[in-house]
Amino acid sequence: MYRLTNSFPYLLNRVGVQMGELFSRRIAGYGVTLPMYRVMAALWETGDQRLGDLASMTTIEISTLSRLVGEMKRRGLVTRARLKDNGRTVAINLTPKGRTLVEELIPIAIHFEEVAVRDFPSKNISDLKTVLAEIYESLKSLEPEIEEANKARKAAKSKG
Amino acid sequence: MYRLTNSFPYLLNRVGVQMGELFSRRIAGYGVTLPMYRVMAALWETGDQRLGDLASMTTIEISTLSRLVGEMKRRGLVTRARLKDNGRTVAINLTPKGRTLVEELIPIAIHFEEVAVRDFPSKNISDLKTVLAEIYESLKSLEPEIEEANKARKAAKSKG
DNA sequence: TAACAATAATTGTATTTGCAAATATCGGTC
DNA sequence: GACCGATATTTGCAAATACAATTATTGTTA
Repeated sequence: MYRLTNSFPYLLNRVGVQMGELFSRRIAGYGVTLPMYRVMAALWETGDQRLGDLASMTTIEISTLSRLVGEMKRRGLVTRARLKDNGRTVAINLTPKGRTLVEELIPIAIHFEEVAVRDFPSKNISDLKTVLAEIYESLKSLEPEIEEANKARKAAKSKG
Repeated sequence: MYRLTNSFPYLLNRVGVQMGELFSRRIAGYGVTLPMYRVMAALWETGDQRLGDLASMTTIEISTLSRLVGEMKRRGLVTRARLKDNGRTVAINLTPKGRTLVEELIPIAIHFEEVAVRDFPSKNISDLKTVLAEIYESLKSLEPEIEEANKARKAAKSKG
């Protein structure tokens, strides 16, 4: 018998939402939101990113990210500039202020992660991470059937 | 060296967002959103819920859920009625229409889950689910230190 | 039983989000 | 080198979301 509360997406989402919510509250005093932290941490790991790359790295929708980066620029946390050799794209980077801030926040993130997983052997956790990364990859195989199913449904509907 | 892209919350969130996005697209043709599906699946598993319980079961913020349930009632998917013996609380249930619909959607959800995890031995997956459930529990221990940290920060600030 | 605190849900309002359309630039081709 | 499709980002706009304040009911106690 199917139970939502034993399904993988449910268990996943619940932990994700809760961790996000707790971390948000923890860093609120620094004047940054969770999406801002994600952007800064992504840039700290791999700077000089284009908007699209940053979007796929953070799984933030691109128009949302465009506005978010605008706000972060306004606050002096990041820079954004059109490239000279390719005017379509922008280069996004941390400012010194942004770097200082994210380097304050990363230890907090590390602590959160440690607390969350401290009851499990580190082997299990690294396995878990591997599984999560591979599941993400295997989701790609669902894409084509989504379009097909929608097409089939549409056709059936117009037929009656 | 810390890397966002190897952190547990990142890997988790990325899979969660992506699964949600794909499933949303898959069920869009049925005229329901992902949050609506979650509510219906939760009610299918455990009907006759109060709003607050439904909120914690689905990890949807309560005011958001209040409006969502209103919309679902309007669409004839759920019922919502004040209790006779306790007028503060409401009882939320699936209508026959809602039940029929969610029973169409659940097989799709099951299929998605199967595809996502089919490269892994089922033992690993059930371990993974256990770990996710336990991590969720252990997050509770972070609550008190969040308040403390914020209080400490505030105090330090007002002092100079 | 009147007064007040606690609980449950809803609503006001401002912010965030995402789709679709618009804008800007590049790369190729005739 | 003008034109056209492809790529990258931004913006218009409507819907979704969350926090705070409000409403409604219940439980407690003096």
